[in-house]
Amino acid sequence: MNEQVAESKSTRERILDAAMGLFSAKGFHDTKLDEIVAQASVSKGSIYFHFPNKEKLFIALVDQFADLIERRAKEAIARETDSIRRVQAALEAVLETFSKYRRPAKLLLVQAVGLGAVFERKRIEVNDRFVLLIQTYLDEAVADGSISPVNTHIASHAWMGAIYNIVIQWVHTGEPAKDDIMEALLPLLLKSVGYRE
Amino acid sequence: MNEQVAESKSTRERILDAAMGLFSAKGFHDTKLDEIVAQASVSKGSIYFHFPNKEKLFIALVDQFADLIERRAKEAIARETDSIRRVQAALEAVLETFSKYRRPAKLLLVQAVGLGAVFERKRIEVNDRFVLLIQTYLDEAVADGSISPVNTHIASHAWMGAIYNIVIQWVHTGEPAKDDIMEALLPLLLKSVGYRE
DNA sequence: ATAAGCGTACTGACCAGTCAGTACTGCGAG
DNA sequence: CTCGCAGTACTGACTGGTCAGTACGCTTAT
Repeated sequence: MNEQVAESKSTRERILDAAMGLFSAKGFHDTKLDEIVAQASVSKGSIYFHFPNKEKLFIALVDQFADLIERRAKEAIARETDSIRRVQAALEAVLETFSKYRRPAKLLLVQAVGLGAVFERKRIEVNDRFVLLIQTYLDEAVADGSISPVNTHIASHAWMGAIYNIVIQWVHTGEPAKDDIMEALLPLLLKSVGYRE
Repeated sequence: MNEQVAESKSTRERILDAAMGLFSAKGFHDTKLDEIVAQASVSKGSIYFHFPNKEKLFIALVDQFADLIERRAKEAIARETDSIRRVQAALEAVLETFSKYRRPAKLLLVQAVGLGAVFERKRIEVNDRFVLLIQTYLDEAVADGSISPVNTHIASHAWMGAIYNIVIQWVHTGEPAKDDIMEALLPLLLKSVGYRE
């Protein structure tokens, strides 16, 4: 059994929490390891005990959140059977998760961009995971005739971009409110592939 | 009059060219000033004569390209009178310009993100300029009834995001081809606001 | 002369990563 | 039971390479 019963979080978690807060607010380069040390109340050596280097610590946070979103999307899809409703459910789940976790959203969509080749690959990998998920069910919807035949590859990339940009905007300003996003963005995306409700 | 008649480009331009090549390929932090020095065949002192620091050099490139895109979009709009055709023309112009200038596109859409507060503001400012441009003519189109009444604020942000993500994808992989983008993306965006051609 | 334009050698702050050492826990042998 | 040993988690002072920015000097044109 795992110990530290009434204790606070494990060292590893405290590091991840502090790193999430700082990375998402100030970005990778502007966050110094010593700041994470101070924020997490751990020692520098401790960070290097749990993570091989600063880069991998950052990537661990990205992966953690990307996994969460994908899980939520797949759960939502599993609850539906109709192809177009699956697409809709996946979109809702993704938006829901982004809006529920503002800091991780900023980390993934803003701070993980433009950091050089290694991070680039990771960012593209994550993006492609979501795009492929959407495209699969868009293709299904085209096949069963619920939407018009469109270039689903471009459509799914466009959708993710649309979602990203709205969420980025929201992450920065708090506007538009989550409900407005849902109400306006979902119909917009569905209409873009010729779906009439 | 400016000299160096049959000579190659001015020092300032050589610096900007080299910086564009390196920044767009490797990002801000991974590009060393000494690399720009070597690439441009100028001296470090020369760079600091023309630009106050590395940051401002980068920003100069961003501004230069953002200005170009906005100019092209406004020219395209001026050529049309019908509101929906203006929107369409602006979109085409933006896509056209991105696809014509691949390196600047990567600089603006990838490398200028996640660099901390100063760059963040610049990136948002540029994004908002385009969004506002689109929104103005979307509002016009709604007003004269050529498209259905939608949340044009969210629509224009979504559009820019869609364009960004497709262009980013293209910048990295070269796919999809420019023509495919035009053919698939433009109708998709127009359909999203309820426009029937 | 004098200043704009450019070159070169240098500086020093910064910070990711290291490493020798501490504290504590569990375990098998005598 | 207890002593030696080993493994795990953690500490924090220190280092060394890196690189943006600077000092200063030499040209050439006016």
